[in-house]
Amino acid sequence: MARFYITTPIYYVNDAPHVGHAYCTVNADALARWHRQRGDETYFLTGTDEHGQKVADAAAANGVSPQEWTDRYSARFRAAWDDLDIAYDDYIRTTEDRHATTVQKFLGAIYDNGYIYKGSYRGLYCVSCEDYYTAEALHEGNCPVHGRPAVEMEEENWFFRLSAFEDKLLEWYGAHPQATTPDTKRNEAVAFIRGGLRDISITRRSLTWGVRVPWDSDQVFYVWYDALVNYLTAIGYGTDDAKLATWWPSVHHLIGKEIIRFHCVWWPAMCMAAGIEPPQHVHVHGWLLVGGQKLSKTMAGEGAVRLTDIAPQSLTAEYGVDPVRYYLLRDTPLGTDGDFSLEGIISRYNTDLANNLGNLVARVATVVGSKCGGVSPASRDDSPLRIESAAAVTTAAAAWEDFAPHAALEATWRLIGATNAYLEQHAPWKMEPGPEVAAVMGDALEALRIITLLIVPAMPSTAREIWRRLGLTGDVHDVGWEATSWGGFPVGVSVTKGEPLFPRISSDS
RNA sequence: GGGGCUGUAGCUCAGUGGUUAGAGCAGGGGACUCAUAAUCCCUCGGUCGUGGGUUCGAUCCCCACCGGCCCUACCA
Repeated sequence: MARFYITTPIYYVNDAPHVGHAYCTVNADALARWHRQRGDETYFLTGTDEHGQKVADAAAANGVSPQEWTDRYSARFRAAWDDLDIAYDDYIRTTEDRHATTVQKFLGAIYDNGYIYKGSYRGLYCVSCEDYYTAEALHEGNCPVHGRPAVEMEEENWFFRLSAFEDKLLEWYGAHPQATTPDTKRNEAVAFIRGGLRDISITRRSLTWGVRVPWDSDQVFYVWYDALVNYLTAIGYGTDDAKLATWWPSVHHLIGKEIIRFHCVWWPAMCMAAGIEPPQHVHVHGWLLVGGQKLSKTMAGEGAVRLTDIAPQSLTAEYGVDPVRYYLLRDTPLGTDGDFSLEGIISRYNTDLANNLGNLVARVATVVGSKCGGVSPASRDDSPLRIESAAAVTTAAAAWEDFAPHAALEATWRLIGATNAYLEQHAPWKMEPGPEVAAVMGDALEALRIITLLIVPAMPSTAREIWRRLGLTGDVHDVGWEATSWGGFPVGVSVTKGEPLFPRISSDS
């Protein structure tokens, strides 16, 4: 049996969950759902990143302990994912004991292997940010955030010998060209490595809210180095060798383009240093951008609306969970930047969901009701829709395999379009009840059954509802991908119509 | 400053060194009336960012420029 281990980044608790987080998480969820449907043993991990200075500061400012603070804020991410029907297998919090255990063992192994040394970090430090900046990041010597002069500070830290991995990383990318996709993103990572790697400071002395360095009790690991290790914590590194062997290194990290550096340079190097294989695959997606000021009039507040101001739960409340999932999956290919807009959601909703899919379900149910006694007739083995279905199934499977949910859905909607056209061509509503009507509607029902299976990863609730209306038994989520082959619709089951699945949104609202 | 990406129809995007550059949406016309005024068919629409170069021939390769974006060492 094939295995599929997929991760999202762990989100920093100080952020509110926003559409960007949702984009990544929904895509990971849909990919995981497809692999489960295909019968792969699947493990989908997401979680929250809860250490670091910013968290400690925010907690202090609010008069609570950092733990209380992170309890409260990580719960917001869980609530957002529950709302979006995200079926993760594990939710990791970096403040959990299991994580400290793995971080200490993993970084301990790197230390034992001689890739960590004590050095002093000298840099330009902004007292207000409590953070270091490079000279280039400063504006004429001043902190870009506070505008105050940065001062030169020196701190004794532990360093990771990243510079030792330049050649090894290049060699590895040469041997594993698909380790980072799409190609343009891999080129970016490789170009960065070619430009030369500096050792990096991986611990902090001035901070206590973090994972303690096992060989130096005065320091904690810097938040990024602890964060990346979460992918190993969840699969038992240092605690469960069998589980680790099951899932590593055949992992798929889904990340945004701004953290390529960490996932495609540091992370593989850290794995090499610890003596394990680097992650097999990192897939990099682009950003959702809010183009123009289109949103500002409908979103509360003045001025330009930032993507990070848009709460996923306000979108699902307005448009429904599955439509939001569909929009995120369908509108922007995983790898390029996309435009996010309410107009875009409404357009997808009305065109693809209400007019095409929802209306197809409604008209088929009505005609089966009026011309077939509300009971399913048999489909034909030589139906033209059989060819269309096979094409959609093949294309969708390849697309999901290739981290291209938008293409899988596009293929599915071609089948929906073909089914609508097929009905139009035969006009069964004009015919007298009989074998001819039965054949046409049997074909339409069978196409609809396959369509329902095809939308399972993207729209779990909608798939359940259509399945139920079609009179099919069991949970559609328990039906495997092999059932997408033509001819599986049972004869003689009752088809019911029901309310419109996606009532149109009027354009003036 | 350095590195990377991007600019194709009103909008969102595909695409290939070679006959008339594609899709969806939007626009226009027609058909139909089973269906959520949905659907189906036809159609309008692009000097493929600008200027050079390579080539028998470039939207596609090379160079420069212009515009947009990302990274430059803790933002999906």
